[in-house]
Amino acid sequence: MVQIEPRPRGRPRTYDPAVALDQARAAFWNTGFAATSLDDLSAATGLNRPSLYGAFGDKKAMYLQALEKSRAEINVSLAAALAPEDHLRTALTRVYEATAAIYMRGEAGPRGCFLIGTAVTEAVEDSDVRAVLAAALAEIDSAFEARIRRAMEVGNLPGSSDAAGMARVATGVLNGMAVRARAGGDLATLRAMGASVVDLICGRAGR
Amino acid sequence: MVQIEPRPRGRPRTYDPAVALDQARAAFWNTGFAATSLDDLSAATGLNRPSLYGAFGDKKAMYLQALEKSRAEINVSLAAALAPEDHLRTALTRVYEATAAIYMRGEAGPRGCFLIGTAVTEAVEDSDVRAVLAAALAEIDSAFEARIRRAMEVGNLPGSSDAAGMARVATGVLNGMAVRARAGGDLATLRAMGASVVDLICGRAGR
DNA sequence: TGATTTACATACCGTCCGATACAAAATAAA
DNA sequence: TTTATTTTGTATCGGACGGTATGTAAATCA
Repeated sequence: MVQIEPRPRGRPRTYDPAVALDQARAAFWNTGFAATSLDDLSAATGLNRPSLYGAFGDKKAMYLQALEKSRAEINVSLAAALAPEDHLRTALTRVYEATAAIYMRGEAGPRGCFLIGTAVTEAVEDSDVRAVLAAALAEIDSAFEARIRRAMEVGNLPGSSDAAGMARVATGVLNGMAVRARAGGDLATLRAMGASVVDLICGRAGR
Repeated sequence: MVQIEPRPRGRPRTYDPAVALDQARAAFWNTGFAATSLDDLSAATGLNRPSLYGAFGDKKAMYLQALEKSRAEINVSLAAALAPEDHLRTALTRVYEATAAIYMRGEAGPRGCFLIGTAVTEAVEDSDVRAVLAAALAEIDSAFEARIRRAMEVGNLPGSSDAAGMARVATGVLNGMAVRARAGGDLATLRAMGASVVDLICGRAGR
């Protein structure tokens, strides 16, 4: 069901706003919100400033849209990785393996998570950014928690009861991996971190 | 053994450089490196710009000195919290309780860890910042690892062997707490995160 | 007291910042 | 065609930025 869009009235755009937002996010991702200038964004997107303003509003609005996009993407990929009805250990391992790979990619060195890498700095004094960050963390927590709870109900996690606590630890290790990626850590370290927390949550034997 | 300092030659300083560095760090802590202007630093320290340059060099040098100071403080307080020969559970709990309290203080809302909250953003494109951040993480890892290994040798952690992995998880949860503090999380959540990872590392029963 | 040394205070430098005014260009509707 | 509408490119706005030159104040040394 592809919507047949009647061509709008005036001069047509020469670019795809979704692509431009991705390119702008890539620029923010490297240098953060404050240190990324409109010239940088213009160069990254190939758009001149008036076009940027027309498409996204001001710099802050552009950044918030990039944050929201990342938040949505995280939710989708996390849900996909946790959905299958296999062992909790398998599901969690899938999450950490995929995340480690994502955090380590980037043309000029690994860049970790966009939210952790750039929004954390702004969050203290900018309540909009703080709200997106808090929402993202809460969503990741609850995705983990629901999956852990499911494993408990199946009897897959004997002797454990604190699903919410384990979920927050799982999220915290994800955050720690994001930090390490930007600090120059290598893929092996990130993967090992994930494997370790999976062992701690699921037990070292294959529960 | 207080050193009797012969008063130096010219006009004496009217400020304490160590205090000024703390005040500058407080400014960076809220808004990050890029968004903190020299006017902000001047206001925070009460020094005018030429004095700032005389004392610390340029803005980047000032920021690096603030980072190094935090790194040193973290090492000292972590070593102190882990040193006592009590149970690993007790030692780790002490670390997380103290850290949660530190992360939540701050006049205009909680600010988390100075390194995580500000250096992570700069680390991708600034190798000096990245080096300090990587060094700090490595030091925290090894402090945790040494303490966990000690507990293993005493037979205090049966069934576990991956001290390095547990240490990185312990550090990761610390990072996650720093993230949450800036995201607006409350003290109870931070403390719960610490308690959960302590349970996972030491076992839920009091080992 | 005078010379020397160091720190403070004012004022300013050129540059880059985020944001916008304006007109040319490109399309649909009339 | 003409008119209306939207996008694009250029050029620029006032202001904030990091950094510094210059002159003055306060101390020690001779």
